[in-house]
Amino acid sequence: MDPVAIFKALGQPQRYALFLDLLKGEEASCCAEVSPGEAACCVIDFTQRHHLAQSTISHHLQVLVDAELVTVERRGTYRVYAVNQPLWESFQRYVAGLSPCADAEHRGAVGRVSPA
Amino acid sequence: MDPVAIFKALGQPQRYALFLDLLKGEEASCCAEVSPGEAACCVIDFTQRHHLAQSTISHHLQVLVDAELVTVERRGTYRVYAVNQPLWESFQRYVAGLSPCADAEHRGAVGRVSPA
DNA sequence: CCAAGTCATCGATTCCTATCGATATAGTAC
DNA sequence: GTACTATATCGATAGGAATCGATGACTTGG
Repeated sequence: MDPVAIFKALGQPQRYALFLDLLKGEEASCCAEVSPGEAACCVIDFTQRHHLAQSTISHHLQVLVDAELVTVERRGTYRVYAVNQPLWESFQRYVAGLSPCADAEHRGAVGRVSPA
Repeated sequence: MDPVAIFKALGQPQRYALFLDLLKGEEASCCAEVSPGEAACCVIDFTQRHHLAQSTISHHLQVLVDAELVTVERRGTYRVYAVNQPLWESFQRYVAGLSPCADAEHRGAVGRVSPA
């Protein structure tokens, strides 16, 4: 996991919107290969929901895939994108662990108030 | 809090290194105005620890300040930079809350396995 | 094999950003 | 006020990135 690559991938409004779209999975995909409860989308879904050219969507998705935030899978003529849950959860834990004292979690508190 | 701005600010290796440097606060500042246990730095500290021009350091710090990740404070002729702990913790909670089901935390679990 | 649909890739353009050196600004000390 | 130090700002440059239209690659269905 490369935190900087993940931060960078999410640090672009359109791309972040794509990621949230994928993460929430609230809208159904146009792709019949995607089951209704599945938080997954194909490229066409994004081009319809976001005002971007298909090539731009493709590009942003590639960046998310390169950061390993998102996975791709072929299903017939579609490509189905979905959030890489394990990596995303790792990242969440990583961010949660970024505290002033690296090992704060072992000691249960911050410990960095004034020494007095 | 603007999550995208925060992601973007941290999505640059040098800037992320500055932020971690500041967050960890393991090295002492050259600035006498900064007390030893304080996780704070002045610009000179960064120029000595990272191989970047002073103007570049200044620029990166400004980006971090603009994202509200970092605070500045004048102390004599120095400017003392420190992590904006409240905002950082908000951000940590925000990331932790970014789950497939927006209200997953209310229900204590994911709930998005196969419906079967 | 051909047609249609989905998507990645290419090439071009425009804008953004990281970086530097040089300069300006603002405190402190004398 | 002058000199010094610390830092922001300016101007320039080079590289990166976002976006688009066009094209090519791949899959499925006739």
